[in-house]
Parts: sequence; C-alpha cells; structure tokens
Amino acid sequence: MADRAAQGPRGENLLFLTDDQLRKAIEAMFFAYQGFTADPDRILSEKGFGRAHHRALHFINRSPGTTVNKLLGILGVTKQSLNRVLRSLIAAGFVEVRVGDKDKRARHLFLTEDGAGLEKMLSEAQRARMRAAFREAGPEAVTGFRTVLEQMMDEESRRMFQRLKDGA
Amino acid sequence: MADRAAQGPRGENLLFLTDDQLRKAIEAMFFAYQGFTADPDRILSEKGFGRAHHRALHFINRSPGTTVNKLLGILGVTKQSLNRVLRSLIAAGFVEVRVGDKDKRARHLFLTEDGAGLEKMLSEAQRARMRAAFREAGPEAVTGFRTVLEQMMDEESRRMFQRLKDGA
DNA sequence: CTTGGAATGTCAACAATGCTGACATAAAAT
DNA sequence: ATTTTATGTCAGCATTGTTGACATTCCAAG
Repeated sequence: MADRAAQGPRGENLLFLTDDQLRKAIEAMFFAYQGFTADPDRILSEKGFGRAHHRALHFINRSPGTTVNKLLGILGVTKQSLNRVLRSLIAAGFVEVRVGDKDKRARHLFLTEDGAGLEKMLSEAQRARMRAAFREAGPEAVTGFRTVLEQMMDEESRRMFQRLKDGA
Repeated sequence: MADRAAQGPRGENLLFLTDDQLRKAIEAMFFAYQGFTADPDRILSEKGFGRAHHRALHFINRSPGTTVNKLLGILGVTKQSLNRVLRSLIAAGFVEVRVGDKDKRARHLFLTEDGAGLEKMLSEAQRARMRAAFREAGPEAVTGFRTVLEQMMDEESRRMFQRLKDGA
C-alpha cells in the first residue's frame, strides 16, 4: 500500500494520500463531530429533546416560513421522521405552523419567541466552540477546512449548501 | 450580511468570525458529515448493520486485541450499547473474542477474515471519498482541515486522537 | 484466607430517531 | 369529473443511544 500521490522531490506538492494519512483524517472527522455536537446535545438532553430537534430549529430559524417539504430536502430524512420531531416542537410551543395561503397542503413553519430563544442558546454554544477552534487554527486553516468540507459533500448536498449560502 | 471580523486592510489576517460565517461553517460540517458516512452506511444497510458496527470494526481493525473497555473510551458510548453491536458482529462471524490470559474479565477483540474483508470494503469506500475531496482541495487545504478538526474536539477526544495517531 | 469493593462485561427495558406502509386532503392534470 | 400527484399525518418496526440490575473476576484490607 505504499503510496502518496507525490510527484515533486520536495514537500510543497505532496498530497498526503497514503491510507494511513486518510485513516487519521477519518478518525479526526469522527472525533471532531463528537465535539461539534456535544454542547447542543447537552443542552437539549436536559429539555428532553435530541439532535434532530436542533437541526429543525436551526433551519426554521434561518428560513422562517419554510415548509415541511423543503426541510425534508435539506435534512435528508423522511417526512415521517421529521414530522415526529416537528410535532414535539409544536407541542412544546417552540414552533408555530401556518397553513399555506395559496397551497393549503403546505405547512409553513416559524419559531415562536421561546423557540427562537432555544435556538439561540443552542447555536451560540455551537458557534462558541467553532469560533474557538477557528481562532486557534488561524484564518488559512479555516479556508482549507471549508474547502475540504465542501468537497466531501454529496453532489446534492453541495447544491443545497450553495443555495443556502447565498440568501434563502 | 457584511461580515468578517476584519482588522487589517488586506485579507491576510482576517478571522472570519461573524455569526454568519460561523453559521455557514456549521452547516458545512453538517452536510459534509452526511457525505462522510454516506458510502459506508449504504454498504452496511444492505447487510443489516449500521454505523455503530462500522465504528467498532474500524477500531478493532486498527488495534487488534483491544478490549471492550478500551473501545468504550474511544467510541464514547455506554458499554451496554457497544455490547449489543459486538454481539451481532460476533454472531455474524465478523469478530472473534478471546478471554484475557491474565485478566479473565477482559474480552479481547479481533476481526475474523470475513470481518477484515468487510472492514476493508467500508474503509475503502470512505477513504476514496476523502481522497477525492483532498485531491480537489489541495494539500494546503488538507493541512488546514486537520488543524481545525483537531481544535474542534473535546479535550478528552483530542488526547485519545493523539494517542491513536502515534501507534496503538 | 476471607471478605468487600472495584472493574469488566451481559441482559433487560426504555427513549430518540432513522425507516416503510397506509391513509387523508388538496392541487393539478386529463 | 375523475384520476394522478403532492403534501402531510399516523402507526409500527429497527438501530442505537440510555439506565438499572446482575454475574464474574480481580485486588486489597483485615
């Protein structure tokens, strides 16, 4: 398995593509994701919610009035799974639903004041960790980080991400 | 959303620390992790296994003879949860257990030939995606990627990761 | 040596969150 | 007007987290 897609004589252009380097990156991704979700998970578990609730709150907050159907596309889960999460958020008074004006099948989702409060608490914890990591790593590392993440996405997710990035 | 926690006149030292930039990074992490797990998940679901089985196979493969207790520390789940996963891997003939020589409480874990085969299939799918992403992003991005990931980990995970990085 | 506590692992039951299937309702197409 | 498509809900199952109760083994105190 001796590899690296190296070419030049000096480091500059090495690609770090040995299986061993890739394994380390895979493990780093695993441990980093644990950290990424740790703070919100802790807050949520105290309130009897889980990670799925956080994701729903996040994307409703960022796109108020979005529909169940649009959320499905973003989250990549089934409508049944999302529905369960939304039901409990609605029951708890964190999310409000309005039936569509033009299309009465569509359910438009909004955060209540409480919902916005919870979302803020969760995002701020997550952002604080991300901000600390970025500060430690430095701006060039941050650029590289985002470039690799984007390349790791599925085609469909990447399109979704791009669309979300610019406006709605 | 004009952002960046800029200070100097030119990019060099920008910190990208606005909430909006952080939100984008958070979403990137979410979508990238979907991609990260997508290929192994697909393979596993055909065989009636899940992501937890992959993690167990990965770390047993990398540290043959490790014990249940050590795996717990690495995976960050309860022993009961891990036990269930191990039981099904053992029943399927992918993992072999040997009672400790000195300490008969300890269960040492090894992959069978089949187990190593499955692990290889899973890792190679995951490595292929990682390799492609790295190739697209370029070596500097890869360095930055790993730096940020490491900073995002919990203290404990980071120690674990460091220990794993250098040998067993 | 015995006894009691700590370490390791197993079994059982519950919760969160994926999934598929069946269905109700509204919109769109024929 | 009837059929088909889109959207969402309800019910039930699988995976994988959790806690609690327990068995076995080791080790340390007496």
